Amino acid sequence: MDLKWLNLDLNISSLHDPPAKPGPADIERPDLKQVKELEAELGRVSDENKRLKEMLASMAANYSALQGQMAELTSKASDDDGGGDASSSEAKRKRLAVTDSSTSSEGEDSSCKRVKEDPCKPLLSKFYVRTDPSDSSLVVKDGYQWRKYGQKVTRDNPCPRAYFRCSFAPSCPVKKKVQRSAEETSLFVATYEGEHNHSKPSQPQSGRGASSLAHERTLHLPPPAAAAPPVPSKVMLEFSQSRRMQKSESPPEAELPRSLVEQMAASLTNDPAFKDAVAAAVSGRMFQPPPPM
DNA sequence: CGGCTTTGACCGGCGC
DNA sequence: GCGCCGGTCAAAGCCG
Repeated sequence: MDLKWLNLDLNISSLHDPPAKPGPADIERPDLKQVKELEAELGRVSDENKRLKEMLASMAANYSALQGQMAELTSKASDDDGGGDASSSEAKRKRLAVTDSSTSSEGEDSSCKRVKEDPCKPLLSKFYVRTDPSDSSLVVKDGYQWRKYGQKVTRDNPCPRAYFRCSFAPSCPVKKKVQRSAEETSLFVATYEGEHNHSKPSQPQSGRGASSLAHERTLHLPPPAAAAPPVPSKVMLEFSQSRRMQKSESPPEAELPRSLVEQMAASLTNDPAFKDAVAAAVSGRMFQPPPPM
């Protein structure tokens, strides 16, 4: 898992700040003082690392607990589903939409109407892609060739949703839906359906049919692994990162982004590979010289 | 000229 | 049965 793209500033910014002004004196008698400073730094970073590990562990524990509660609730709901509270159709829709983002992992979702489709339903995965809010195109570059076959304005989002098919291989069953997030206009929500039955085109398309490529610069997403959609955690991280960066500039928008971020964090903690990667990135960062500023 | 995007029409599923 | 809604089709026009 390549996390190079990720600006992993997990509160270890102290690494980047030189502890004292690099005056000429420091340069001339570096050894003992430098060693002590480095040792102190190392201690601080070790503490930080420990704290981060604990955070990850508790996040994972919380997630497991929540998952248990969720399973309990859904099994209860399936019991009384036949009768009363049908809530609103809107709420139902939203509930269905939530299941989209967690694709295959739920087996206990038997109360859901999607169940009927599930057995033959191709894999669904949802990604958040940061882009320029002023960009009106709905192009998400992920290394594959897509052909747009439709666009629609949906009820819950004033921004149009674009429908794409993989045009690299005519028999490729993969479809993609791209829609700007209603809450965060700088975000695209890309939903991939199915899996590519071919490898990723080695060269981005050029020449004819490349008219849409002009828009693809807006994407800030690393290319996905061959024959697979982008790794969700990358995009989701980028999403949460974008939230963090905007915090200082704009008033906090409380409702959905926060829940989204929580949902994303929860799904991340479910991924042991991600935990390893974060741990590796954090510890690796400690022993690297700070990047030039 | 061939492949692309655009966009209105059409279709099927679902809730009331 | 009707209306709403999301997804798809297909004709027309655009572009390299």
